[in-house]
Amino acid sequence: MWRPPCALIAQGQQELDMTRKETDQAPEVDENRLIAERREKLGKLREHGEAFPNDFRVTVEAAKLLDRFEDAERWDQDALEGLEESFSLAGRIMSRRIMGKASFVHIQDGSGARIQLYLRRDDLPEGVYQSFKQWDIGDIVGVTGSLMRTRTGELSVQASDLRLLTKSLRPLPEKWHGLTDQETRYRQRYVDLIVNPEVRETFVRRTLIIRAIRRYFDSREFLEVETPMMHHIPGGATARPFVTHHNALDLDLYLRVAPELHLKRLLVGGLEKVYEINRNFRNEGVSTRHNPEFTMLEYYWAHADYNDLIALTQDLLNSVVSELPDMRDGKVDYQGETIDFSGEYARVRVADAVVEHYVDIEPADIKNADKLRQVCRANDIHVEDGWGWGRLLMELFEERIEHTLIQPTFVVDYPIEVSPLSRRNDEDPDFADRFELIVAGREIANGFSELNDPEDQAERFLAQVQARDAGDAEAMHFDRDYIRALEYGMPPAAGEGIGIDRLVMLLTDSPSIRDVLLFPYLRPEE
RNA sequence: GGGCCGUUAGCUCAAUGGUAGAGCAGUAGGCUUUUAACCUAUUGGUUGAAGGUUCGAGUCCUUCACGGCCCA
Repeated sequence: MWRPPCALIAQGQQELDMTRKETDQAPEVDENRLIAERREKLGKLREHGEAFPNDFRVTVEAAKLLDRFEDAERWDQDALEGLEESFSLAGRIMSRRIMGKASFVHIQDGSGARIQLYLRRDDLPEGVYQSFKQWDIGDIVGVTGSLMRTRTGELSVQASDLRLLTKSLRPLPEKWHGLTDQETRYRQRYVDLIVNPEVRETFVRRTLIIRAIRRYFDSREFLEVETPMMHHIPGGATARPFVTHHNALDLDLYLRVAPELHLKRLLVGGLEKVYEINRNFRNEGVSTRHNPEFTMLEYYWAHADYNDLIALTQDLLNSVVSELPDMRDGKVDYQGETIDFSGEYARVRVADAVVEHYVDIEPADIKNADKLRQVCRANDIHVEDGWGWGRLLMELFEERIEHTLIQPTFVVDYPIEVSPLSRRNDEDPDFADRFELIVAGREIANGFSELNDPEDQAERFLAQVQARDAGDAEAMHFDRDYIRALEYGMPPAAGEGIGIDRLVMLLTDSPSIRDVLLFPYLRPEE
């Protein structure tokens, strides 16, 4: 039998400790009385050669059993006794009620459901019941037995055999109040998942949403692709990038802020319908709506324009929402508001919204930077000297209007100044054929007809570089290879990004982005 | 970055500036249909960290760390 090389482990630990930085100080002795007791029990298990077995096999999950035998009248005690079928399940002990020579425990298994076990000393092999009484809440056990119904009608497994599969050394949170400390829930998500069933539901739902989105694009013959996460030149969004370093090449690299420019290179290459669902990284603040890494869907569609995207987006959301369980006619509750994802979404031009909201602004003032700056100041909206009318117009919109748009609304026709990658509007070249979808006051999607004029694109990059030189750390770099690609000819196209985390927040009624990320970013504990 | 709030036993929470406590979990014993099981006994603390005020600090003050909420 294998025994842990304790001496070697101790030695290794010592070496590890010596390599630690001064800030690490002494290795933390995170060993309280409760853990020490359990560790001692584990030591005894090792002596008997049954510490971490992996030969127990499950025949059914708790959720399936509870579902199949839900009907308590049809499957009464007599019917269950007559079944003569044996089941093997494995799960974590969540609670125990020990009564001398018989016990009830609830286990929770991989299906997330809890099922009760009825353990009688005389039903179990010699000695097993005595061993069981030494086990702890949190231990993972394997059970084999038949089904029964208790006096109160609860479906239970009457055990004929029981094994300890994994010893748990750390006590679980209290059975009644559970784990409520937000910090611990985020840091130790594994514990959160064990004891808070709604967390599991949220993340299952997240997966269902993403799966539905993939199915939508796959069925319309979009090709799912993967493009680089590490860029020589960050681009595709106005955001500060993270910098990393390639040792062998002695080269600084940027984690991508967006996949946009690579996906459009694929349009040049003839992959005319592509999408990517993947991580972006932006070096900005952390808040209930921002995590340094987050998931975006971006898709690009040749021979389509932004109106086609608007139609697709609406259809996509109609479709995804209707496929989710517990959906009532495409309506979802988000933080007390009912949001209707069904039907046609409202549509409003940025300029119209601003004229309507600010009494001092007339349609003729839209391109009047002095006038807009004056209104910004009058409304306590922060402005900077270099901003033109386009940027000022967007500030006026975002500061006072965006958060009032609760129902899904397509905001359209953005100024070129804030849209360095978008195609110009044919009627008014100062505006871009661009939209954002706002829901619950937040940007969920951003899409536009793509700029495929390489000379115009080069000029826009130059304007971004000038903004960088003037101190705008979020402005874009000049990407020569992207211009070269456009010079080969990119088919007319449109493309869109949808923030998956924000969408999942809406569809799971989660107030914080941290609630829809399994492991949200937190500062180190020490 | 700013403001407010929080950090006490494994978990959930108490504690006028005056001996740090409860419930659950744990430990020992009893109990063969319990389900927040029950009964008896019982263990468990560097009060986030470091300073300061005070005869005396979980409590008041300062700084720091981490988190939550709001704001930019």
